[in-house]
Amino acid sequence: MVPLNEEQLTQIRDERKEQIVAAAVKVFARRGIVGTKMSMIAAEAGISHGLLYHYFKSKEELFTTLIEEAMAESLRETTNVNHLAGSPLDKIRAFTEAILDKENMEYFLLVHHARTSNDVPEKVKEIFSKNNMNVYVDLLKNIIVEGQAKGEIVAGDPEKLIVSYISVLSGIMVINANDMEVEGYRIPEIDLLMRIVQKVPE
Amino acid sequence: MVPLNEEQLTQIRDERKEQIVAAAVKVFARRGIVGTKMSMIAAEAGISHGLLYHYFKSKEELFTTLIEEAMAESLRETTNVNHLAGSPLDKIRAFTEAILDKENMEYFLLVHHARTSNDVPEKVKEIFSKNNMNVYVDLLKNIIVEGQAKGEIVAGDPEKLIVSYISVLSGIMVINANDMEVEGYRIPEIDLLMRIVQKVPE
Amino acid sequence: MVPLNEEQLTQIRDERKEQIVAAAVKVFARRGIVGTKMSMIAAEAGISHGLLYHYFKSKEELFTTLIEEAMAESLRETTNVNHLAGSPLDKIRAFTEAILDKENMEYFLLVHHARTSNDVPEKVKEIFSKNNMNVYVDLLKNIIVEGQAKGEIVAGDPEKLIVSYISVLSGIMVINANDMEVEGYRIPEIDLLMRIVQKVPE
Amino acid sequence: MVPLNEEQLTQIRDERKEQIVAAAVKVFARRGIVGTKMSMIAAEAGISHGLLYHYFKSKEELFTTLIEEAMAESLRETTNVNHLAGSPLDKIRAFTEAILDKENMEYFLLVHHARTSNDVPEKVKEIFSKNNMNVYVDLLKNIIVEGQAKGEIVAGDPEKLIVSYISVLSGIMVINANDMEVEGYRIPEIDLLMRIVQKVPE
DNA sequence: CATGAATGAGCGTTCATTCAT
DNA sequence: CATGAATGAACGCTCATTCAT
Repeated sequence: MVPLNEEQLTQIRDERKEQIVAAAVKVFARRGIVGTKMSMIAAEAGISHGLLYHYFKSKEELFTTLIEEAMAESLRETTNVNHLAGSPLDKIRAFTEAILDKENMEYFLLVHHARTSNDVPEKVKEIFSKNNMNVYVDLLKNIIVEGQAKGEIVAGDPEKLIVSYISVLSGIMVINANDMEVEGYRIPEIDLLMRIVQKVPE
Repeated sequence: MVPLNEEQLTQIRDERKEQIVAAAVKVFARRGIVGTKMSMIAAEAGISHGLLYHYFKSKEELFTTLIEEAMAESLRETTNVNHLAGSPLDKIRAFTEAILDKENMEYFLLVHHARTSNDVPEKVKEIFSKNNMNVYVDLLKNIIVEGQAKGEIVAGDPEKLIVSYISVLSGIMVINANDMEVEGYRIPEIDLLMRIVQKVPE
Repeated sequence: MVPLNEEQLTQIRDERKEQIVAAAVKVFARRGIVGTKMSMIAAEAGISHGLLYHYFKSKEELFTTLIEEAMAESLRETTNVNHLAGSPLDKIRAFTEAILDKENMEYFLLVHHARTSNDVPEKVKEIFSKNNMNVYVDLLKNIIVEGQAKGEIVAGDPEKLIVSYISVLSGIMVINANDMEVEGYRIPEIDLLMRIVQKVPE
Repeated sequence: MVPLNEEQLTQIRDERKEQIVAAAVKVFARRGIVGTKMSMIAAEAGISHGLLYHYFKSKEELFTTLIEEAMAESLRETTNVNHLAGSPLDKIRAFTEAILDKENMEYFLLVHHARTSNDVPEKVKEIFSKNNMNVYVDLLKNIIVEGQAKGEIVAGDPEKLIVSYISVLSGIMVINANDMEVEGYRIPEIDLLMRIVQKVPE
């Protein structure tokens, strides 16, 4: 006979919001911004479409939230690489493994759609124009330079090398990110990719 | 006002159709299936949207036509590689160069959308389920095997190697295929990519 | 935490109900039936929107209640005029003053919306079809007739005169009942309006 | 076998647009901005709702167009009064007659809704903030002043008098503007209203 | 062959109403 | 009695498709 207390409400809200976000990531990743209908997200989350609007005031806001979270998470992960133990090459390998984790696919597709689509919310465009690849380059440059000094990593402009490598990894993720049973592309083995940066001892 | 004869009409039809196809490729590549409006294609082709329906029965049919043409063209190009002169490594390099040609980006995006989207026409799904990567693998396997025999190309399962390499190249193309104004990914230099397959002389 | 007794509960109910009615009048008057959202009333009353439904079964019922109260009140006021002291013209003046009171604006707007809107509850339509202007006419006719006999009020069909005068006053109220910040209409001075009914001594 | 020529198209477009505007005025006047559904306008105009959007890009734009036309028309009519022949009092009477014309009711309701509703398009708010009553006052002031000089019109601040009179007339129109068969308000006879401004010879 | 007016299915979003707590 | 999470009908608007000219 008494309304739910603040704590319970907060818990319900957090759960629902998480539930929606998870559903939205899944659907947006697979179908893109335009291809995703709010009803699909609602269905995926197992709620009514009306309820979506209690938690996110629009499709735009929902997508923007997702991107913000994704960007933050990716930054966090990249930052982690620097704190790993081991040689520069070990770090690159760890970074590669972390990126190529299948768990990350939805994230990559999300960002790919956000970068690619013309129907992206204005706010997301801003995020990308401010928060470009440079952040990652800066985070990883030291590793490359150090690796080059040690003779573990091929010579050449470190920034070019990083961007190229990230491009390869991102491409791999995006290209493989669908569960089509159809025989298609494949995620290359890490050793194979590492050859791009790894210096071969003469 | 003499009525056009059969031949002239056919010519007009063919020209128009080509015009529409070119416009459609451009728009579909950039905006995906759902993101592309028939009116955009009409505008890009410089014709009325009504006219589109004289040449293509529906958006689905138009997209399907595009994919069929693209698949055929890609097969044609891949076949060409085998007829090139030079060492296996030279052929791989030529193949790489041919693929990374910016001219091909629209094609890669098109195929990416076709593979990725859930809103793809049934017929396109069939095309992909029949016409999978194996064709390319078969076309390029000989080159790899020969290269391995010559010690130019790294050891290992040739098919895995091919699929991985094509995945890398395709990923690169898809990931780079948008507005280059924004600082972002980059197409790696060919030498850098070739390291994936190239055997380093000991 | 002793449970409230019957009497206290009734009191709470009555207070709440009054609180809601006051809020509803305010919002409905300013925004009309369709323009008023239940959430606005709840916010204005400082309660949750869920609670509204403990006191009023629906938006329709709430609005209907408001109209019923307003009609009763207006009848009460009009009746009062007859009991005033003074000449017929004094009574008309008092009536005019009472009506043009700014306090009454919400009432007039409410009735205006109820009369005007097509989305009005069926029950309200009934109220208007039964309880029409005749009641007021009957209440005021004597005053007019008496005034005409005394030469204070212009000659002519008393009923026509009353309805016309009430129309003018009502129109004035409705037209002036919004944001006065904007330079716009104005409530005329009473003397000016009285000229409509007042006979000028020759 | 040939597309319609420019002239025919223009004619169709003009007819349709007129048809829509007429329907929209009717519905908006009767039901207000929020109460009017685009489907109602479409039904009233006898077209599909989709077609509305070929001619007006939104409900807002449609409403704004209506208001702009109404304001222009009202200004035109008011201006006309000054060019009439006759005494100042004749002019006022002509003005009164013109306003009280039943044809104008929809216009008055439209403006009333535009002035009253909180959901009015921003552009309409601007129109009202710029184009306030002063225009009309200025147009009619001379008539009043002249009439006062001639002893035809009561003494007093001419502007107050005009605004009051316009308020009365507008109120009358708004209050009477529904075809409810229910006995209700009535449009007063003109002589009765004219007494507000008319000076009685002593 | 070519045009654009016209239609209607479908999507994003709002809001009255219900109900578990 | 009181709260706010949850639902779904309904509305504004878009766009693929049709068809008269």
